[in-house]
Amino acid sequence: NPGKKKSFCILLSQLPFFLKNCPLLRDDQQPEYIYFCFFACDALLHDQVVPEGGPPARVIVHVDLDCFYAQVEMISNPELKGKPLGVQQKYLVVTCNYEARKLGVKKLMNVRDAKEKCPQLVLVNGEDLTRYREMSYKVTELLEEFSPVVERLGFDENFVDLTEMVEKRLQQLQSDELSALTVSGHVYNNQYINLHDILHIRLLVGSQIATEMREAMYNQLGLTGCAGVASNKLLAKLVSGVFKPNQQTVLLPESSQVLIQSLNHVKEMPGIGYKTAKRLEALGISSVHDLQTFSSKILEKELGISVAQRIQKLSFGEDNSPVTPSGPPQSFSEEDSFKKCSSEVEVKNKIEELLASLLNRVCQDGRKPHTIRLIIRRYSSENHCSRESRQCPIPSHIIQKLGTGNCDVITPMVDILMKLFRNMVNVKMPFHLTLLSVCLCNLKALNTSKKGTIDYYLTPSLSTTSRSGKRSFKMKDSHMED
DNA sequence: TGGGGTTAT
DNA sequence: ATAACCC
Repeated sequence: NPGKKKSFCILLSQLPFFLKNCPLLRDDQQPEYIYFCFFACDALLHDQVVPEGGPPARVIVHVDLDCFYAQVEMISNPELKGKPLGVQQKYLVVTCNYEARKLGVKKLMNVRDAKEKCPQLVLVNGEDLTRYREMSYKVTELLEEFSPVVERLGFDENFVDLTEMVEKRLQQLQSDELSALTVSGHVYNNQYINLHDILHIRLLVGSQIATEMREAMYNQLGLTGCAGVASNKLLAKLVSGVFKPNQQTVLLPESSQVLIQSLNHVKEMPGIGYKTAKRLEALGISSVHDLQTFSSKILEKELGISVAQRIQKLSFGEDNSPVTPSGPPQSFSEEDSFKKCSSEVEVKNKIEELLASLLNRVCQDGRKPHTIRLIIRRYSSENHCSRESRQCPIPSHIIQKLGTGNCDVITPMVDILMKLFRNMVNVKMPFHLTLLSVCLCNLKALNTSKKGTIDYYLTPSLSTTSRSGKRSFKMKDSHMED
């Protein structure tokens, strides 16, 4: 490949090192190595295997709870354990336990189809996410005790960067303990472990921490889940699903090409969604190998340089995106979907309900939202998923009342939402909505946003009586930093 | 397809 | 404000 001449030189110079450390090359094995080396070439050309220089290899764990909503329901009501259980939202079974899966129930299955497949199926309503959300944050907090760098993905998945923790454990290890180091859980591809390879050693320690995490989740919260340990988020996530309920798998670097080649379609790659998969299909790209070998220049022209470079790296199993600590949520929202909503009175009633729940949540959080948004979905045969929204700042006199009596703020906030609504929908014309959602975002800690600015000293309500009163109240039960 | 979330443009 | 992504 003329364009890659320089990279190829690097490959050749590093090949002896690579082969010497290759666990598959034992004396009693010889003929199949050419096949293995082709995988190695791909990886080296794309700078994945960098023994010297560059950032240190990371150890990442992806933790994925088994059928999370169903588990929470079985904890709430232990009589449900052992029975086929589905969690219902509107007319969908959004998830179900493994008893139900054995009997043919799938995620996001129509309730009618599910009942037909499995007449004994027990259904519980899961439209109120409160208990799921609370349990979800308990899991994240538990993982944060191991290492503070925890990134949430949805309610039931977390990434943790274990690199530092692994380094600390290795420093405290005695040399005789090192030779007795073992993996915890499965090794992907049943790969041979080389205890002379520092990357293997670090991932093994990662697998032991993953087991401790899963044990803590079970002992303290009663939850089971899977874990995947690898050198980046993409690979950790892909490998966590290999052995499925309540098991874990570690990926050693030499098997990363096998793992990504095991995907049947680019759509299965996290980061390549519905739209990008469609555009790739139009270019004739359907397999991971298609994407690996497709012209970078053409891909950049078709998808833009940012998306093109990112997904082509993903196709080689490369993902340098950091584990970004999620911290507290950036937004609170509540939504409701329905067959039809076509009058202003109905809209107002739905909005009041959504807002009441939101104000309770925001009150518990302690921070204050400075922006409010209304989202709608209009009825239409095509483009069912498209939504429209309008947002505006929340007036400061409302923000100040937020923590206390929600009754005072609900009326003015509904008024604001109705103005946003009439800005989107011409109420003099017939309309047909299928979803309403209210979102509170732009969250700030207490009302100190202007502290230290000119505005702070020029706003009487902030710099004098109101502020000190608010402070003393807030100090009692808030979790805010000082 | 539900009821949520995030970041990038 | 929308569009993409994730669960």
